[in-house]
Amino acid sequence: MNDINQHAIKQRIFDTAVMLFARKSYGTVGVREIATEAGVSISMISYHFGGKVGILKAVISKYFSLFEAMFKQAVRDNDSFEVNVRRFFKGSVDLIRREHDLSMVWISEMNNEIPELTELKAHNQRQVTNDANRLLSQVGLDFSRDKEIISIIGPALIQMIFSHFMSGAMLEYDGAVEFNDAYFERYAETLAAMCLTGVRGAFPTKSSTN
Amino acid sequence: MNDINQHAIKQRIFDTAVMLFARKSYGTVGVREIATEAGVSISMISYHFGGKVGILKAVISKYFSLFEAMFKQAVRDNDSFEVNVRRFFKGSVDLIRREHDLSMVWISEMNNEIPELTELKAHNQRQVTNDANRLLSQVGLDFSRDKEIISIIGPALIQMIFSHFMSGAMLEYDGAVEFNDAYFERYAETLAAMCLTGVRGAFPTKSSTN
DNA sequence: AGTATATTCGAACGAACGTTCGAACTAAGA
DNA sequence: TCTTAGTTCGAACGTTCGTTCGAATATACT
Repeated sequence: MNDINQHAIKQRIFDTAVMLFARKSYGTVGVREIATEAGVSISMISYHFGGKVGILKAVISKYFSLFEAMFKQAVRDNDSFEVNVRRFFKGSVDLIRREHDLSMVWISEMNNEIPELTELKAHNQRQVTNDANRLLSQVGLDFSRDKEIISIIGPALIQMIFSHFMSGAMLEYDGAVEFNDAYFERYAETLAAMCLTGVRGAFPTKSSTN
Repeated sequence: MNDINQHAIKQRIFDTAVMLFARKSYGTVGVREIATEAGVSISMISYHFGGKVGILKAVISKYFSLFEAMFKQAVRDNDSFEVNVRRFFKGSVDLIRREHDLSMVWISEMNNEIPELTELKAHNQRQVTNDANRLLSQVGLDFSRDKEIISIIGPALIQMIFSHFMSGAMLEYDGAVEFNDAYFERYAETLAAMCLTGVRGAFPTKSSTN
């Protein structure tokens, strides 16, 4: 039972912290709030994570590894660019939905200056750049030659995917649209279409819908 | 001289806070750090802004009014969708460059739960939604009928524009690309093209460049 | 000159911060 | 059974947090 418990405590701290960080940001959440919410003692945070910032390190690392796994699964050299783009958008959206708080913390804290995290983030970012390069090479873009255009398109893709989740508050104030599985199917497809053929390709024209 | 000074102090607090918030996030910056950096007493923050959160309110309000002004100037009913989209991207990029720290704080803190800011943010977000609606109505989208698709495309446009500035750390680790006026010209144009015709339209094909 | 109003500062407030430490407790091995 | 290593807790550490307050200064009006 101790094995279960010791993992349970560390996990409970992690989960609670991720939830609070996502909602209120890393800087405005204190260790007492995390510990109380998780139902453990404050000292457990330093014990299991070496300190508050250790939780954030774990968050960044975990999201990054999940993203890498998703990307490897979604983008395959044998498939066409169109297929890969659609699968990448779909896989990314699924990942964000599945690990919503984790994803939010990652995207939110990625650009904050926290000394203890700079090396970790630099490594992750280089890897993501390589991923983007692999995908974009399918449309004839080469990283060494077209570094500029890739450095524009790559981040744009990432931010597009996160757009719904970054603007959550804006979209939820009226309940006219329900955010269910079907919505996110369309969400991923719409963004992929917008990426592939532009905004006009992202929705059926009025006359062709009948 | 008192008029100049009293405005100077309030302005200096504002500018310094915006810089620090942009770099390290609102939650991790303390009033003492702001006051010291601005060369004024800590009590001046409560005096001029009613408290630390008052600075953030001022930031949100100011960025919002600048965005509104830019949008009204960029998107004109008499011009085509293509022209408006290009001018919107260009205007947005210019605004972010001109008020970089302000923009970063806005986009970063927009989704954090800070009770004192909820009303203000809700109001701003509704307005931005209306703006997006005005632009997208030019391609036959109607807010009341196509609420779902607009709620997808609108935020996606915003996030695309911010993408470079949100991924700053990722892009700056090698100095191969210089971020000067010419770069941001291409940046705005590339994103606009990607929005209008898809990622393939965002760069000249290899054969047609000669 | 004298009074009122508005700024600014430094000191101090109580509260909250992240971390550390000793004691209590558990489980496993000698 | 005794020892050892690993967990957990609550108390306390010293620091920093955002705010308040009285005194000092400057400005404007009488």
